[in-house]
Amino acid sequence: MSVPHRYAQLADILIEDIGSGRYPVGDRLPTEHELCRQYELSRYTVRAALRRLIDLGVVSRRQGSGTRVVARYPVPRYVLSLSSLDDIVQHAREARLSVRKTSIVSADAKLARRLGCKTGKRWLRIEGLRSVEGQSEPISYTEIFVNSRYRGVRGLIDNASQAISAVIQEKYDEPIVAVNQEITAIAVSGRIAETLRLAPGAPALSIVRRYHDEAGEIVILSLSIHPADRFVYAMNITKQGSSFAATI
Amino acid sequence: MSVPHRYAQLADILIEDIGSGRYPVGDRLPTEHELCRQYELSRYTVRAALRRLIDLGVVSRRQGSGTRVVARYPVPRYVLSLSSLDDIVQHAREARLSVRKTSIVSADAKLARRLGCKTGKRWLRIEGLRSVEGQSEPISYTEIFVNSRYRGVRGLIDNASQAISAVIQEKYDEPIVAVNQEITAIAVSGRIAETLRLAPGAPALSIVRRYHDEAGEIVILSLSIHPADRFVYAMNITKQGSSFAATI
DNA sequence: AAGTGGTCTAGACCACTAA
DNA sequence: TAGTGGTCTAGACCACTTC
Repeated sequence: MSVPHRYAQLADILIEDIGSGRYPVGDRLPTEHELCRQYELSRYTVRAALRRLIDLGVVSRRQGSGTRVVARYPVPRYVLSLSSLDDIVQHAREARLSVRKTSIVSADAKLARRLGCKTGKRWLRIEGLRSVEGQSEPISYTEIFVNSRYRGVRGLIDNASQAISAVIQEKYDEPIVAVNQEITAIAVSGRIAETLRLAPGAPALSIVRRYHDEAGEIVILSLSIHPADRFVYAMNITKQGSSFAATI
Repeated sequence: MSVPHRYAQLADILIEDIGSGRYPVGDRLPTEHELCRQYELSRYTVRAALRRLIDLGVVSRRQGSGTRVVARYPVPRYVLSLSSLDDIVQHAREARLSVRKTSIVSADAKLARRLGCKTGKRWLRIEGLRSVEGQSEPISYTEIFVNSRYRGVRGLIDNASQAISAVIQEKYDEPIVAVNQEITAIAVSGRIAETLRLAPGAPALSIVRRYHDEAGEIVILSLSIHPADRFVYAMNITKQGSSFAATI
């Protein structure tokens, strides 16, 4: 048996107390000073215990204000970790976007709703096909709308091997802090079916991604349509602190 | 201007040194003692700096062994954080699985390949439909294969409001450490189309999830087929350390 | 056995928050 | 202005790795 560390013991006690309702969500935990006194521990040890509670997402702390209980149970955390935006757009590393058309568009009512902006707002619109080398059929039809604030990338994307998001991240000092992604199945028809050389009504994966900056504004919106048999969206999610991540 | 903290300054210096190649990936960083001496800092401050490098994924440390450089650049981390397995199976909280059939099956060649096991291995197979209250059509046809080691859940799942993964997590002391998920578009036909009351060839989202234990064995495999217009798979990914997570 | 990082103490000063 | 958490020092002992 390994020796239980004091900070780990204190953390366990506090987690137990929070779970039992002694410290309800929204209430404050005792101050560091008070915990030092109660459990006869140094401040260092108390802080180490509280750091564990923070890591578990059970409390939040603010200088001058105290330690607040924010969750009753330290839920096991499952994490999909991505090292770059390219990992979200999984294929970006191997697949190349061949641009078919670039234009400045003004948002009509329908587009404005999709992009979360006012009608009339101007966007850089890019339309193209994504392909991987050695495969004759494209893996997706893609439409990308870039916030006109970042229209400076226009000259950089033709024949760029990088994803547009990566170009923007580089040129504008990493503005993207969040990505929202919606995946649905659709039946493809009309012009897009023709472009992808699909029979009308063929099943496809539709992926809409919204890249947000810190203000919550959309930096990029991309819409990809992947024919059913040409694309699989795969992801691995591992439990926080598990060593499984490397092996899966 | 806020005062830069010493540990943050040291962390920046070390990140810079690693990026410049002074400490190549695979090499060791100077010891805590050495860094204390070089920069005239207390060990506490040096350790705070090194903790930052760990959080950034640039170094890893081992007691008795030292601090190893594991990455040249602190890549921006994007994280999809999930508080429970239920968040992976997004609908599990609102949707209920109505079990149509439960049986013990022996894996034939095709099933064995999908499950990553030997042919002949026995699994608990559950077939059902997922529905949400107040909606007449089911949102998915679902097949679930449970490793026979966990067959004890069989009696617990009929009419259970909990997801099967949650039941196993509870009964068997949280064996699941990783989940692999594959999303594709398919055209539905045959028996499944009938069951979902879909026209043959209708587009649908197919989601295959494999829940693994620490040994890498599959605990549960689930296959869900969601008719196109009844289901959207949505996820939010935020940059590590961003405050955006709460607002999106 | 020597050296590493992990834990822990007892102090100190400071920045921030709330009364 | 009192009290909170954040940073920092100078020590100490211990568990672990490497030789």
